[in-house]
Amino acid sequence: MARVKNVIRVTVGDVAKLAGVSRSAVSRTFTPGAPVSAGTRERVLSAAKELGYRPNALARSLTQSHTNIVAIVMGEFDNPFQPWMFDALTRHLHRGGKMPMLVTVDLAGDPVEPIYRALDFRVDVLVVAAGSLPDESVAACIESGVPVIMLGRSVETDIVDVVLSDNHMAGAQAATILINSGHKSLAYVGGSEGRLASKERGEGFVLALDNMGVGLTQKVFCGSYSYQAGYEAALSMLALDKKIDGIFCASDSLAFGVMDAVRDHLGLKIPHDLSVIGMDDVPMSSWPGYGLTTIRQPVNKIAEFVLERIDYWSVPGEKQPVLQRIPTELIVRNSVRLG
Amino acid sequence: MARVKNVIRVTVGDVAKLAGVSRSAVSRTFTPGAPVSAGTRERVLSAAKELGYRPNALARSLTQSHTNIVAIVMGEFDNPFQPWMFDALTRHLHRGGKMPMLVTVDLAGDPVEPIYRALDFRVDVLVVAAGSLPDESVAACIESGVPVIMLGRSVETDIVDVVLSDNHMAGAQAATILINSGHKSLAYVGGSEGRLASKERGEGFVLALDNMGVGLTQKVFCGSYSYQAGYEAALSMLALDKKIDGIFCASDSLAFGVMDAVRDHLGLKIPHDLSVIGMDDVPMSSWPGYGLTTIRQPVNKIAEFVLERIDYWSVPGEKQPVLQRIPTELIVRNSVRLG
DNA sequence: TTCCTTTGCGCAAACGATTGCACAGCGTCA
DNA sequence: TGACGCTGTGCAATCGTTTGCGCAAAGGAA
Repeated sequence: MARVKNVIRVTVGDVAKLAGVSRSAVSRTFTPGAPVSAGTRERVLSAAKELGYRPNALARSLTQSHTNIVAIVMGEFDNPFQPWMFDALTRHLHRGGKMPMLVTVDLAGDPVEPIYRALDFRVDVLVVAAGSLPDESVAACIESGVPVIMLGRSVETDIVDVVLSDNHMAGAQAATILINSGHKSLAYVGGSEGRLASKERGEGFVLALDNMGVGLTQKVFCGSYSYQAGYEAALSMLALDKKIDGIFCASDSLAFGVMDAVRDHLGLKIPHDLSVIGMDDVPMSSWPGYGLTTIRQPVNKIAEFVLERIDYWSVPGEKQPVLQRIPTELIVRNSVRLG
Repeated sequence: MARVKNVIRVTVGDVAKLAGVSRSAVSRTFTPGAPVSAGTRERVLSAAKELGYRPNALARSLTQSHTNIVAIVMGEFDNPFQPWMFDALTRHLHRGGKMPMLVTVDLAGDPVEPIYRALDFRVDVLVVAAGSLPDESVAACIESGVPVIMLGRSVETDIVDVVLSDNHMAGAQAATILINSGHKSLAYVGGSEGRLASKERGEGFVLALDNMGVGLTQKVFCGSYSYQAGYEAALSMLALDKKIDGIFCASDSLAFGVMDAVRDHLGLKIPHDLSVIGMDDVPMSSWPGYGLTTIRQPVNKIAEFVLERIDYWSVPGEKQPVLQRIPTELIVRNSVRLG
């Protein structure tokens, strides 16, 4: 059965005619705070309801200085943390009355074109999951002239907001629990050496160990946060040095890789022979198969803060970017031998 | 240092002035197929480049009958398959010149309001991840008057496109490999009984078994596709009947739950004592810790087809919705005992 | 009654594009 | 030379809103 959808779009004009008022009056009833008498407001509202009228957001955006569209710029979903963060973000945006428009940068494709295409829609803000993005894409965002909120990567300029987890704190939390539970020989598995998050987590870890008078036995950066990378890192580290009894990983997926390598390939018991700590607290960490003790990145707090900053940038005036660190939280499960 | 971003928006008018032509000429140079002489085109392009002009997509959408915005309507990310599918979808949309606008329906919040908010932007199409959505949300989409492409759930009306994996085929593929490799007592772990996908996968499985003269030992619907559900289902099934030697699960996450329950809690070996087959082929399936043999839902094929349908609906005329099944593919790993 | 202040409403001009229509220029053909 | 067709171009209307401004009506104060 062929069937054609045929929606006649109802406009301010239609509502105005039915309510017997001017288009301005209609517009004003839908603008909070605008002066309308109770009488007209009521007639307008009932006319609008009868016709099923809703203001055209495109037309509205044309006259106003904002669109309520927020672009989310991301790279590949190569880490389970990303969809997790992403989900929290979109939910908060909705709550704040914003519409998220998604820009996925394809590593194989043009790193800037999709960003320009989003800017064509006059998005209010660019929220940039900077960690997973090529430098060119990040640069394009910064130069766009639109407020930028950067997630998880610090950046050389001082004109954009940066929000990231308190990575030093995270490293310290991992060090503390490992030392307090009597571990002797510790290692760190980072992601990409060039990336701030991996670097800071390692620094925080080492610094805290130092303060407790312990040295770091081994450190490895594997270039990505992937499971595979963790798997391989664990094998090569333990081949080099068998007495390592605690490993802090810069992401949960690295940690999963480490755990599987150590259990399946080397036949060690976790946490009896070796303790593993991850970072992120993705849902999978709580699966009994892993039961990963980890440092949680508080995605909801981060998303909340992003929303605050969006509101901040949305009012005109002299503006001041911030760099905000969100405290992390130790989540204790079963991958660390206690006491 | 306070710093204000101050972007003067450049418009057709500015470009026209600089190039010494009318606004129409500028517009036409940016409209493929419109009549412009080589000379003016060149002058316009160079003026545009000098000013950094790009057409305002909002203004353009106002006059045209389409916006190039595609809404993606989703529920919770409660299944790792969803971000996976979602990622493929957005990439294909970008390739097709569409911008994805994300609508996440919060189970705790209003099931329709976010959808209306997206419609306010006059999105061209609603792509609906129907499986994870409340019925009211789905209904609102269907009644919106905008073309709808429904993913993974069939629906009572015949005015929307439906695209789903060939679930019967998937069930048959699972049955075939299990029987051919000599399994005797088989069980099926479904998600939500009311949901088409779970139902069909089970039917396909049972039907294929029937054809091979084998009966189904047990069947369970756990109400969701989650890891937890799989974990519990496995325990209760095996408590009831210890000789089950093959389980087909309606999703990979169910399968992970089953595997962990069976290995960690019951101490069985996979695939030696019990074979497990999943469905989806999420990236995690290939992790050595699981090595799950599974039925792949071809997300790229699905996304490709969605894009085709979007293009189909975008040209005006008498339209015919379709129901399309995408063939699935058996991915052999190590969770099924062969031969 | 007169004057002044509110309050609410409508007119018309934006916002930044696209596009139907008319027309100028120019070459071609009879 | 005149008629005809083709190309390109510009004018002006249009898309669906918002909003500054002027003004009428109403109400209060003197």
